[in-house]
Amino acid sequence: MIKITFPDGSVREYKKGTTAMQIAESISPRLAQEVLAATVNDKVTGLQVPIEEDSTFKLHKWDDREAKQTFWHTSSHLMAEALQELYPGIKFGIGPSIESGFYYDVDSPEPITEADLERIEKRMLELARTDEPVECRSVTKREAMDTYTTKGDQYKTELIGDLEDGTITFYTNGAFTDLCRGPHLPSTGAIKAIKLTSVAGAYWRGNEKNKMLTRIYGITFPKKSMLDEYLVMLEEAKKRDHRKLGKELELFHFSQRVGQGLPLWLPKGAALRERLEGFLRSVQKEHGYQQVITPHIGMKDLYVTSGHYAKYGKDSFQPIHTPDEGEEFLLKPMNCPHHCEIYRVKPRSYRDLPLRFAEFGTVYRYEQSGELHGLTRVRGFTQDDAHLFCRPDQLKEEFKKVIDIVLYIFNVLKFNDYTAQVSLRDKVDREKYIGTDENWNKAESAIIEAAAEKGLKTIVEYGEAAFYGPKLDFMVKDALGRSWQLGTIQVDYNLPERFDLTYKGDDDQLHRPVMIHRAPFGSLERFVAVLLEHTAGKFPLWLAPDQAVVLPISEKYNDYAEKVSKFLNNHDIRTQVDDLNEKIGRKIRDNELKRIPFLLIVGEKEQEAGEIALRVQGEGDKGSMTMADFAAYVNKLVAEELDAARAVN
RNA sequence: GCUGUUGUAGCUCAGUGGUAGAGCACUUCCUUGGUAAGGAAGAGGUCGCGAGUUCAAUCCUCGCCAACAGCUCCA
Repeated sequence: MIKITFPDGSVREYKKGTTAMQIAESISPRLAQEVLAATVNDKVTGLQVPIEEDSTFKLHKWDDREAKQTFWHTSSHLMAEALQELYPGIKFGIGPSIESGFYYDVDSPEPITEADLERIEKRMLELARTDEPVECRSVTKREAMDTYTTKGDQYKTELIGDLEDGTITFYTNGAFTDLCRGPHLPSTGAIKAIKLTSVAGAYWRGNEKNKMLTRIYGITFPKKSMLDEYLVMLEEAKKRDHRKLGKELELFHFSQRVGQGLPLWLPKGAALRERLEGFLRSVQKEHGYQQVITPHIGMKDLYVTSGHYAKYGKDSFQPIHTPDEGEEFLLKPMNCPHHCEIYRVKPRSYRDLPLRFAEFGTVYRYEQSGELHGLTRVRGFTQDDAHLFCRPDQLKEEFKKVIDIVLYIFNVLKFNDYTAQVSLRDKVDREKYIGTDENWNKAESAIIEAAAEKGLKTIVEYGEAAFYGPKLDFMVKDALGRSWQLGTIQVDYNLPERFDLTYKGDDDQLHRPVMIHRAPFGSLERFVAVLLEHTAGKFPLWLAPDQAVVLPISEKYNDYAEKVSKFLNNHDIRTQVDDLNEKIGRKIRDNELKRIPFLLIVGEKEQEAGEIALRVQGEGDKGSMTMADFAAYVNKLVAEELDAARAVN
């Protein structure tokens, strides 16, 4: 007998070899119908797998991540079964579940396009209706290898080559058997709604030197209605796409004539961006930063010294030559080398440190054309950059202060769902990095400790460090769930050495400062993009390019509207007049769609009383008040928005 | 950069082997209207760019450019 411990602490006994499904049924046959996966001793498992030892045990229904992952993983096998039937000779790479759905990478003898997805879906549904059991079988490495070598399947044999004998399992649904760790649903019948979403290329094993396989993405649900809901949700998310909103709200534009990935900021976008810059500038001033300004180009040698040229030279805009070809300059791809030169302007004392040089520095990087994406990935962008030069004993404190700034800014802008990622070296591929192990270890532990002392919940990613040092990155998701790095804080022992930066210590000796690179927004471009998607264009009041618009009932009141607008602008409220020759209903509609926070309607009544009739975006009519009262009200709201965030921090 | 899809008016899109259409936006006129689209008229396009096939190409073929999805990359 084996003892099974449930989450509520209760313990029951079962025969050895009892499956998770049987346990679910023993608790309640009705419950068992909804259960999709189980966690046994902290490992997610299929319901059909026998349990051989005492275990802690938890069942998962649809809402659990574990259940969805199992469901989608089985769905990918179901798709493979259909593909195997429809495309004889097809070979399979890997087919995992992902955050929303699943994919399978295949090498098909004939091309598979979006047009084929419907018939694959159809076949999947037919197969699912037969409710085939999914069976698990342990095999030896030899047996596994033989199965695929006879088929001439280079992909699966390569995968098996990396596995340990004794840990290998095959899963079978219908005519399809796959090398797979599981877990899976007990049978395919639970899959009731299927949508194959897209086809794309993907390199085998994620290496661009390998063959490109066809990746088919899909998502499935236990109910048709859930699929419909999902598709509606996707449509809604697309409406929040910053590229769409940027166009609708006239914030930015890309011109083919200017060039790929080179955004033009339109007046409203520029206004928004300037407010963000002004806000950060004032926060940084409070924290002892000094603004500096550096040019957009620098001698190639500058980047050879920094090490950036060796690493990224070939992926940069190519050098600009002087007319006599005597000298080469690069468009500035980062600001750090310039700031290092500012440090070198004069001898520094330990008393001067930390020094904090900040700049809204525009940089240019020749990103791969396929990588460009709205404002989130561009070829010319402005970093809210700063470089801090400190003594080694100041490093941790300085780092923690930067974390404070980042968190404060995220708070003000209500980015609560960020992930803090500690980006460390790749443990294996040391070639990618410069500098000594000793310095790397110091830098990495400084970040880990500072984050821990700040109580930040972090995830650790290896191989995500910059080539000169580890990072603490703040990742935020866009409307469609794609993750973007916004804020970043990096520790660097390398550039100070490469630029031979020194300070005189209290021992009268020269010492090496440590450098912190940091950018709370990351770049203004990407930050505005993510902000747009988070707010759906309804910016916080203090940030909105236009805060209020005055709508005269008819042209007779245009003069009064101008007067109101002037009054409010004099009271720091960004106000326009909509004097279009249209009915009031029309003007309300236009300006609601522009996401203007306050609509101020003025007609005969208001003109006589010196008032405005207030309408709040998305909330409708709020009645009348005097101009002065409205101005006071708005100014109070703006102040509260900023104070509230400060208080939370 | 790679694989695939797309490219028609400022925007959103329809359409055809015989050189183009809608709605919105724009201009003018009428209207002066009280809380999410008032009416009429007008103007606007080398159908992404370049070649090829054809009597004839916006439509078919090829190349390039750009956008989109994914992969790879991201100082």
